[in-house]
Amino acid sequence: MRIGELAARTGVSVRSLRYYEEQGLLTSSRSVSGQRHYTEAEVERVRFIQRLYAAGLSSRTISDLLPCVDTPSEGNSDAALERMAQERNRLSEHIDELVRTRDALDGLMATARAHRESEVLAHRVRARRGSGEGTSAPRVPES
Amino acid sequence: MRIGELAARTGVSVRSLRYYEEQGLLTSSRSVSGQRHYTEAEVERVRFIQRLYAAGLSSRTISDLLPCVDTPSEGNSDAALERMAQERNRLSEHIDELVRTRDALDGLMATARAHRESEVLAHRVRARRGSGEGTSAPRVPES
DNA sequence: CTAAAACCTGACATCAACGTCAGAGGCAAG
DNA sequence: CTTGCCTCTGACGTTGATGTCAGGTTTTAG
Repeated sequence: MRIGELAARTGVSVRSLRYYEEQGLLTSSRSVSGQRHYTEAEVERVRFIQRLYAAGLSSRTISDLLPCVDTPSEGNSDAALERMAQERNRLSEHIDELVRTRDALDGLMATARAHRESEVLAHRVRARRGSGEGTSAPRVPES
Repeated sequence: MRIGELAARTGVSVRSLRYYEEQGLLTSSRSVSGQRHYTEAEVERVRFIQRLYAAGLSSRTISDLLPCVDTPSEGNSDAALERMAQERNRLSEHIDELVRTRDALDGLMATARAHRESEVLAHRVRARRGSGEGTSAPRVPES
């Protein structure tokens, strides 16, 4: 397939695909007229690249690791394996931090809800003193 | 405290602190001569801002949410609560994606290790045919 | 054949979160 | 008062991934 189709199928812009090639993350066979052609395998590869980007890896780091993906031979696998382990740990730490931040957000939301509830109750008290019920349980969805 | 101390205690550069104020994420009382002064509370606030940044939120988004942190009143809490829930979900999806990426990295590492092991075994076979044992089980640590 | 659509290279633009520098003023200690 | 350190504003530089545009070639549809 040509670059437009790859872009459409991966959701990545044509510009980015060319940039990936420029950075050595992606290769293409060229037709005689110089147009890039890709195989099905490149679809998955581009998606993986995107996920590594989303994981916070730089293109430099990705290009360090991707050869290891292509040809898991002994030449690269020794040094690159350590590099991968290192990046994996960074990623793991990052995940932990994000989870803690999510927990903090949950805490804030709970506080905000509590404030809202208390105000709603105050309104109701002002409206009619001592209402029996009529309001369904204040469903506070969990994590 | 003045800005230098806040920077030292949070590990954030002086430049960044001024930038935060410029973006409306942080406020300071000014001395007559115009110097910024902060209280202890700002230390925690800066750390929280950092974590939101690390969670991938933009300064714009953070400034949308932080008022809700400051004054959890009904004025902001209604719209901002939805915003927070939305960001929380984005964060959650992001975390899931990172976990999947980490799993993918684990898979790659396992593959690389397998290749290395097989080569090591090949070497040993070439060295002496039919060794009984002596190699402990090829420990492939799990996620 | 011809026009539209897709592609090429190369270059400059953008955006966010900073770094860095210049020039000027504030503040405590000697 | 001077020396040294901290702070101020304002402006320009940086980096990485990408947008965008120009000017030209190739492919495709009619």
